[in-house]
Amino acid sequence: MKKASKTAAQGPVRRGSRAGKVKAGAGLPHKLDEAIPYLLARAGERMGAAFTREIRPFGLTLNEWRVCVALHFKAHQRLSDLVGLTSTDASTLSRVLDGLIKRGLAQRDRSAEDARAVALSLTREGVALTEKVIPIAQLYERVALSGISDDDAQRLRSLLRRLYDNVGILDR
Amino acid sequence: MKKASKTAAQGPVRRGSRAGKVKAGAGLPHKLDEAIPYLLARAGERMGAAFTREIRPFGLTLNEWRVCVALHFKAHQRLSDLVGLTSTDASTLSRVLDGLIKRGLAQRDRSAEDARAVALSLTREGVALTEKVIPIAQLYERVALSGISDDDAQRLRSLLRRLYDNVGILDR
DNA sequence: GGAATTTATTTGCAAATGCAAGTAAATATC
DNA sequence: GATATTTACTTGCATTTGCAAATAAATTCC
Repeated sequence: MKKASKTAAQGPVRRGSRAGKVKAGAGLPHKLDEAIPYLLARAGERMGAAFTREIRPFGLTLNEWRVCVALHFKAHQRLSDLVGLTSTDASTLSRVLDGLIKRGLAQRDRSAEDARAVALSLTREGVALTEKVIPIAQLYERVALSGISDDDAQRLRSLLRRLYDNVGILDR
Repeated sequence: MKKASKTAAQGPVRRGSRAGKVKAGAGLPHKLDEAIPYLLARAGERMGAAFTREIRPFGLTLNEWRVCVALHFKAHQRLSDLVGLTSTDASTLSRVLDGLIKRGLAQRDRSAEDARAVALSLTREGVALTEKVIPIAQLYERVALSGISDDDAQRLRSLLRRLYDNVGILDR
């Protein structure tokens, strides 16, 4: 159940499979700086790196922060929920939780319904820390979006969701 | 020159600064799944993870691949060029290059103009491997973009560049 | 033109990461 | 209703990563 499906990738690339607006070369053999995965990784990495520096004074790594916001947004989530939310490996998140728990910011309770699962939440201190950082994240996002209209921001959100969903087909 | 400017982050968040269609809370205190950094990281991580699996059979990691395409796109680049291109730490890229060179896929020459710098390029084998993988990357991108019109893809590119530029202000 | 600063890259080191394998509980199968 | 399979998470281990410091060459500034 690990390496799954798509080793047949090399094969002849089905061209023009979808009708209509896909033009000639289907837009693919473009330059490096036209490649969406490249642009996405680059933007994501820069945002991540910059924000990591922002939250460093609070003693949080990026993944720790991601877990904190996720649990602040909704408590009693399972580890697998966080995996789905962040697309980060379960073992990594498990250890991120170890760290947060050791510092008293989060807690791991056994799930009532499913004894295999854990119910993750922030402690009072975790909530406090998270709420201290949230305004920074908001300001940070505002800076990232400066000069982008609300309409475009909305379009961007929906395109990112779409990419996420599309790639999900390959994801495992 | 490291922790830079914006520690004044917490201050009162200017509300409704832009006129018109901005509704109530200036769009910021939104739900987690509305946050661009979150959506971006999630999409990027999933794309990265999925593509990593695609290229694993070729013995390449994601960063190795990124270096390969970048050098295939343009040879004799410096390490700092690649840093700018990928937003990845120089020390990481330096070691990625170590690996590629050890396997005979890339080479490091001293730059003619600047004795501090290196001139990085792919070897013949590096080019061959890269060209073997490119179609997979193209197919992969096509899958990621399925159902997205060419216009929207173009919009997405420009928005991602904009985010990149905006965050660049904070980047160091 | 030599000292001080900046730029380009590499290396030490500790932390973070992912894959694979292990444990344990739930569900499916016969 | 016991066995097999799947699901949820954790741990072992080797690799990757990034920050900080080191090296080395260029540039700036007296």
